Parts: sequence; structure tokens; C-alpha cells
Amino acid sequence: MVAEQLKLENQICFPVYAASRLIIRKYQPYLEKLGITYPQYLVMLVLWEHEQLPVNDIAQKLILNTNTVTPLLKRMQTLGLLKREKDSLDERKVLIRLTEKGKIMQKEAESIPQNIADSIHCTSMNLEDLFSLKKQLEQLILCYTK
Amino acid sequence: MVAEQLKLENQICFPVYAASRLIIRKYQPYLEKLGITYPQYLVMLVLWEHEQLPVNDIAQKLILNTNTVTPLLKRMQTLGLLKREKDSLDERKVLIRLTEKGKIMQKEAESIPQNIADSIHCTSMNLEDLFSLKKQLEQLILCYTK
DNA sequence: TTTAATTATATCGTGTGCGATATAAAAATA
DNA sequence: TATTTTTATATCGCACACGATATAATTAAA
Repeated sequence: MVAEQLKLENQICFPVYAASRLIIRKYQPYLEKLGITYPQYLVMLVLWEHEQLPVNDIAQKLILNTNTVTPLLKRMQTLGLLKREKDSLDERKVLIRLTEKGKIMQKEAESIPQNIADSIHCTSMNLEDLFSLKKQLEQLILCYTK
Repeated sequence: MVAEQLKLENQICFPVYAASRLIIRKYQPYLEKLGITYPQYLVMLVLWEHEQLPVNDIAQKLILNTNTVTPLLKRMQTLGLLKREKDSLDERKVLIRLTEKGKIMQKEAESIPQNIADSIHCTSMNLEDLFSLKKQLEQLILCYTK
């Protein structure tokens, strides 16, 4: 006999985990055209909003450890998307800023959010539901980060 | 100027991705005591419910590819948690079933869900909210898997 | 009944994600 | 000022995830 609380269908953790991977899969065809991965896309979103940021600030915004972000940024530098240079005011910090190629990519990415939204051909889930879901997840993240 | 739809805070994708990793982090101290990882825990949940399953059925239940599940199961076999044997009726299939050690672990895992639930010391999020969130995520998963 | 197509699993390569640890620079303290 | 502590980034090792591909067994079709 399986304890009720140990059934897969009764876990809150699994739907979050599965939904995360499924959403990333939805993004892939669009990101493939830009030649970047999903975490790289998140870094681009941050850098399109901020002219210049140290590694740690990017990691905090994405709730990632720096030992994940450092190699991620290095791969993006290899792709020619961004530059890394020491902060002259604090030599510990490495400042990240987009290259021209990185800035130009924003134009190509502008249509992605709408494309993703349109790709949900699901009568039982509309944009309002998505917004409410987003709000609830942000609550959960607040609980889990403090 | 950043297009509104490209701001990190306006993405539905990011909260799901971040919440998934944060939840997994919450599980880690408990799973560490059992000597398993989070994806391995999910496999255990499936096998505590099903005496015997082919690799593909486990992959489908967890919405994972078999090229993720095969090495995962091999590591779990090395840990002595499960056995792998060919299906005599269909030699393509590999049937997975728990060892005694794997079955015994269920007892130790029984308290985990309650511990996780208790660990949310967040006044703005109760169990009812979590249940509603789970239902909405399951809707999203339905949309994204069909 | 050969041959072709499908199915189930496995292998390989690349990119995360993170715990543990290292290193250098800055800040705090004795 | 010398020493200790903290902060910012990087390195290493391991376990996922998954696209692409390979292989063997089964099924479908010619």
C-alpha cells in the first residue's frame, strides 16, 4: 500500500518541475533561430534592461549561483554576444555588457513572447489564467527565497 | 528602450523555472539523508506505486526523455535501489523493479511531503493556495503536452 | 516471407545547475 | 598598520536534460 502523500499525483513539486521543462521546450524552436539556449535567453533579457551589470547581479536576478552563471557568460562571450571587463573601482567585480551583436538580437527576439502566448491553443487556459498563475508562482518564490 | 514584453518581470516562463529550482533546493536536505537526488526521488515515487515498469513508462510519467531516464536508472541500480531485467515477452523492453533496499526507503520518505509543507513559513501562502497552484500548473502541462 | 517501418533502449556530445573549494581584492578589526 | 573576515568570481566534479544518432527487437506491408 502506497501512502497517499507519496503518490506522484499528490506532489506539488512535480507539476512545477514538469511545467518548467515543457515551457523551455516551447521556447526552443524560437531560440534555436537566435543560436542561444533558454538560460542564455534569460541573461539576454536582463542585459537588454541593464546597460552594464556585475556577474553577481545577473546571478541574483535569475536566482542562480555564480558557479552556474560564470561559465554561462563565458559561453555567451564566445558567441560574441557580450563583453567582460574588470570593474576599475572594485577589481573583484567583472562587469558584463552586450556587444553590438547582442543588442541587435533584441529586435529579433521581440516577437517571441507573443509567439509563445499564441502557441497555447488550449481552451481551458487563457491569458488571464496565465497571469494569475504567474502571480501565485511569484508568491511561492517569495516564500522560498526569504 | 526595452520592449515591455521582453522585460524579465513580464515573463511567465521565468517564475516557473525559478520556482522549480527553489522547490528542488527545499527537498535537498531531506533527500540527502536518503542518499538520492530529486529526479531519483521522482523515480522512487513512481516505483513505490508500481511493482514493475518498463523504462519508457517511467519516462512518460515523469515527462522525461528515455536518454535522460536510462542513465538515471543505471545510477540508481549502482546505488542498489532497483533491478533491471529484460521483458521475456518483448525483448526490447527493460523492466524496472525496486530491490528490498528501495522498498524500505519508502518508510523513511513518508515524512518528507509534510516536512516540505511545514517549511513554508509564509503567511501569504497557505495549503489551499498551493492546491490551487497545483491545479493551474496541471492545466498548463495539459496544454503543453497535447 | 522478405523487406520496410516502428518501437524500446542505449550512447554520445553539449549545456546547464549546484555543492565544495580556491583565489584575489576589499572591508573590518585588532 | 598588520591581521582577519568578507565579498566576488572562478574552478572542479557530478548529475541531470535533451538533440542526434545507433542498435536490436517487433510489427506492418509488399
